Amino acid sequence: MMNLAADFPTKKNIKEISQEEHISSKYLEKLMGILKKNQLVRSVQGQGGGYFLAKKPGQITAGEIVEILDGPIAPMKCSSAKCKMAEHCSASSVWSELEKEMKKFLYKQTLEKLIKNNQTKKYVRK
Amino acid sequence: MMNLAADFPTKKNIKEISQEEHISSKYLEKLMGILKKNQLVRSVQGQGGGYFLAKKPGQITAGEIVEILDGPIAPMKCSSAKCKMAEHCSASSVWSELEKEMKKFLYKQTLEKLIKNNQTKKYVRK
DNA sequence: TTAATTCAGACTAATTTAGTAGGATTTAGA
DNA sequence: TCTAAATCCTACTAAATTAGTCTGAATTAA
Repeated sequence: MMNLAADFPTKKNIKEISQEEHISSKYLEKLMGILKKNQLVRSVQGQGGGYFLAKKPGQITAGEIVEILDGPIAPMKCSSAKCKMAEHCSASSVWSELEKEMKKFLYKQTLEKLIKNNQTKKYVRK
Repeated sequence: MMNLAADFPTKKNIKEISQEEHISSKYLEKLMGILKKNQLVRSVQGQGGGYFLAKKPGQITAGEIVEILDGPIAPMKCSSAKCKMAEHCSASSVWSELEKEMKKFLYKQTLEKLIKNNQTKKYVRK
């Protein structure tokens, strides 16, 4: 029988990630489950198993991750949902404009870029 | 005795504003109290009293109002506060950059601009 | 068969938020 | 001086959200 777990060398298991990221492993399990359901990561079950990215880091953005884990990117609940007050709400245009800005920014931030930034950070500090 | 209430012709009382803005007068009272404490509005007490802006509409920004009524402008709690995780958190730079963008945008939106936009909105619709 | 792992979903506890309640204080005008 | 109309003050409540736990089932390599 083939060894599924050995086929994806970049995979990491919950234990490893939870230690690196200082998150409780139980909570991380939950989050990874959500990411998997939304096809941002894939996984191998069983002994030697773990998780790995489902796409290249350059093709995964902060925007996607946020919307999957936190729900809609929006400064206010009313900014994206069609708010029934919008007609006589003087603020609604501010919120919807701000929402656009936030999305624009977050969908520009790829994991690849983030990794690079973080490497620079470490380099500068040392 | 002079009539304080008559000195500020642009003032409006809670009842009027709450009807225009479709907010309960009790809740609005609370909000106006906060705005007053933070010197965005001033008020005249007693019969015939009400609220009025403490500065010109061009000098009041959405950013100020939001920070006064909602607290710090931030996409995450950790973005402005010095998060102890920041050192090994790969996301922290994303949040702090996004926070900057949000502030930049909101502090550009003056009430004067908002009023103009809203007039245009009405004009276009009719 | 066993140990290491993901998977699933119900549950909990803390915090935040929107909004209310009740009454005290201030002031214009009759 | 009295009354009504207004702001002011502050404690309370209820609902929603969020971060995180608990328990145990299913899967797989060795």
